[in-house]
Amino acid sequence: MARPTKKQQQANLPEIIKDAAWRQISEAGASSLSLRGIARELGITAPAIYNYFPDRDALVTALISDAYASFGDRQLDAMNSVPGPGRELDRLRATGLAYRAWALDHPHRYMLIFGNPVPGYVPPMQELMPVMMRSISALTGTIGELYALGMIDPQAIPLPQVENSQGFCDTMAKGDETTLTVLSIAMLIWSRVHGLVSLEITGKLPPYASDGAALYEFELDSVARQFIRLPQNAPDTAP
Amino acid sequence: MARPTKKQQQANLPEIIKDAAWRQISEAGASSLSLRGIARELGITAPAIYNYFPDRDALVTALISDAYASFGDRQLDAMNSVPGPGRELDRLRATGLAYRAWALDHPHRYMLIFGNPVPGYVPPMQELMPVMMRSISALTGTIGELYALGMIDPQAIPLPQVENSQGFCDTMAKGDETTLTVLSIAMLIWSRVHGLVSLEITGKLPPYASDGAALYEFELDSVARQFIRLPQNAPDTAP
DNA sequence: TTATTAAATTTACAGTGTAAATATACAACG
DNA sequence: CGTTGTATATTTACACTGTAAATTTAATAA
Repeated sequence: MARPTKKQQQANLPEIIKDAAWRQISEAGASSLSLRGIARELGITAPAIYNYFPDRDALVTALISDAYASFGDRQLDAMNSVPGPGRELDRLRATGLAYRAWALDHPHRYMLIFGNPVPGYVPPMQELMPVMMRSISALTGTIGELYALGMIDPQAIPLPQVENSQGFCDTMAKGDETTLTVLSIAMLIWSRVHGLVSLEITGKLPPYASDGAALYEFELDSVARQFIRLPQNAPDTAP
Repeated sequence: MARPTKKQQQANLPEIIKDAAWRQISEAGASSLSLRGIARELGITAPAIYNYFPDRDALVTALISDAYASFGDRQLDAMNSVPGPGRELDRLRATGLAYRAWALDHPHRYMLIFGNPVPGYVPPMQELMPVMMRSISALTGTIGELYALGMIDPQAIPLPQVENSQGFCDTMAKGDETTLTVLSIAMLIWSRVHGLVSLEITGKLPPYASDGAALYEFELDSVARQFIRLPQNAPDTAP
């Protein structure tokens, strides 16, 4: 008997498949994701999934895309939770706190995006670029605001070489030095929160096990101290 | 025919197996490491490997242990390359530069240690603890020297809760606040270099592709600026 | 020489992703 | 209504993985 009767033919099967995949990832880790396991859970045979995803990598890419969307939502929510002018610093801190909060809420999604957890899978950057750019737009946007207000400490920040950016910032930073500076600072900040959060999530920061929050907030303060200066209304009057 | 004649019975077969594993990892990535693949390369059947490693995880653990040793060697070499008193800051920077240099030389070993690349494998911390502690001893040692010289900026650094340290610092930091501070700073510094290096190695810092060095040295300077102060010989004379 | 041990073999099993051929339910058209 | 077409599943099959068990042989010790 091929193709059973439409007993309860769930309309949006791709979503159901992804849900099962997430459940499986949450329980057994992202690396032991199995098409057959998903099929088993859904009472379906494995090759049936191939009608919705050409291969396992396509499913993983769809999961990553969704994870980026979820991550980006939280980042933008955090940014929008501190609206209005004059509160740019609080806005930056809110996105910083939201970064760790989302990672702790969804450690497997975090590792799926920013880690290397799926064997032999290389993410198709070109396909993921839009949702990836959106997810960091909260950070780059807020940094951009601070820069426009003259609140970025004018250090000699190394700028990226645009010719090397493999389609990464073709749209957002073509030669514009301001944008490049903003992007550079965002990268430096990102690498710092990523360093701490990824170590915490993978349990490689043992002594702090239950109090990574204190260390993380210390790091956020340190980030602000490094890059931010208070706006100087009359910079020329200084000696 | 079982067990072929001792034609060229390489004495140290475990080492040869590990070499083949490294070669395979370098070519196809750590996630696609295969006992059968190793056996094929060595002209041997797969179960033969079980005489030297009880299972695949044991082989991975051995690889990780060796990687830690190699990493620790480079860290200690860097530390020892700037000997003598009065050069503690240069010593710190040397270990920092050696960190990235080793990671770029052995990206797969780096990801094997500090990443999550092998499906379903969880490292046996207890077994790896000694070689792991040794590998970070260059950093903690130098930080300790700077601390003893009063060159550590006395910030309110969050301390780890020893009761949470799952055997991590049982020997090195039992309640001693000085040691805990040093360990804390080492963790913060580690998370920063790890953040930058892991992003660079996994190609997630696209715009800087060929010039991660500049960004990294900027970060090292920033680290030093945050934690280090020049020694004050007469601190009480200040107003 | 004989017995023992160590190291490799063959065989087998359960699991994986995926390609190919096949069968059926459903929708549209004559 | 009957026929056809297509989407969606199934079954079957293949190559691959790690690993357990039994077996066979080379090297060593008694």
